[in-house]
Amino acid sequence: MRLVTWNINSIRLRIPIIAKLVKDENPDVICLQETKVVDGLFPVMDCEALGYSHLAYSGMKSYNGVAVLSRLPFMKTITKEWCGKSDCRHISVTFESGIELHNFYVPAGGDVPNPETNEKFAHKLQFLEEMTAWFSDMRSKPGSKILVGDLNIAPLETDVWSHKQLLKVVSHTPVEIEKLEAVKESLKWIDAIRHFTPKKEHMYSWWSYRSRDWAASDRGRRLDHVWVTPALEKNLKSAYILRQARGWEKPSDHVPVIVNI
DNA sequence: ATGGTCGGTGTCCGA
Repeated sequence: MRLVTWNINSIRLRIPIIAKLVKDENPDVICLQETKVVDGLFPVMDCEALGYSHLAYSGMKSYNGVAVLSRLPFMKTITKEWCGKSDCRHISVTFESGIELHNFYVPAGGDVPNPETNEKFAHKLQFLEEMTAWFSDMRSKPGSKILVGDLNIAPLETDVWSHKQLLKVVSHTPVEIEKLEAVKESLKWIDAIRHFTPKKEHMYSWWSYRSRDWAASDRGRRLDHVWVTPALEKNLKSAYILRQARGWEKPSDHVPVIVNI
């Protein structure tokens, strides 16, 4: 299975570059975040035309939204509420093989890394705590699971362009990294990208739009992740980040993360 | 320390 996760920043605007991804990388499953479209307006015909007839999506007007585009059939779809909100940040499907795929869009967390004064940051921390609790409840039978998505956290020093300069910037603060590590510990998740790329190597999946030349300044962060449970570790064949997609026509600010399992 | 740019929708908000 060739699997992609990509924060697409409006699916309706990005059909041409999704088509390019399909042509270049031939994925079996595409997980998207920030689709920014209500379910009734989801571009079903476009997805089918690209070869993805098995679709699962949970979207709302204007914000958030997640989707799974698949060539492989799946048996069931679950969308769960987090932090008491129906804000379309999670969808999961179970394939015929029994593999469970969880697609997340973790709250970005606003600008100020203080949960006392910034309710968006408090929301982000609470969301991560709920993820930990939810997966911890599955510890008795972890099985084969894949967790993907825009987790909005760059955990390692080499997951950001400057560890020192980003220590107080939301996405790389110690408090949220600690919460993300707790999620990772819940089912002993394995980071597929770091399974193949040494920790000393800088890796990014997002570059701000607010840059004159994203490639030259290269001030990126690795916010998008693919994790697998230990049962799937031996099935990991390769994992890489499609950096060049940041330079495609009308790009998302995130690029696809691709895993062969 | 500041402001820079996108997208969806709107005369701004969230990223």
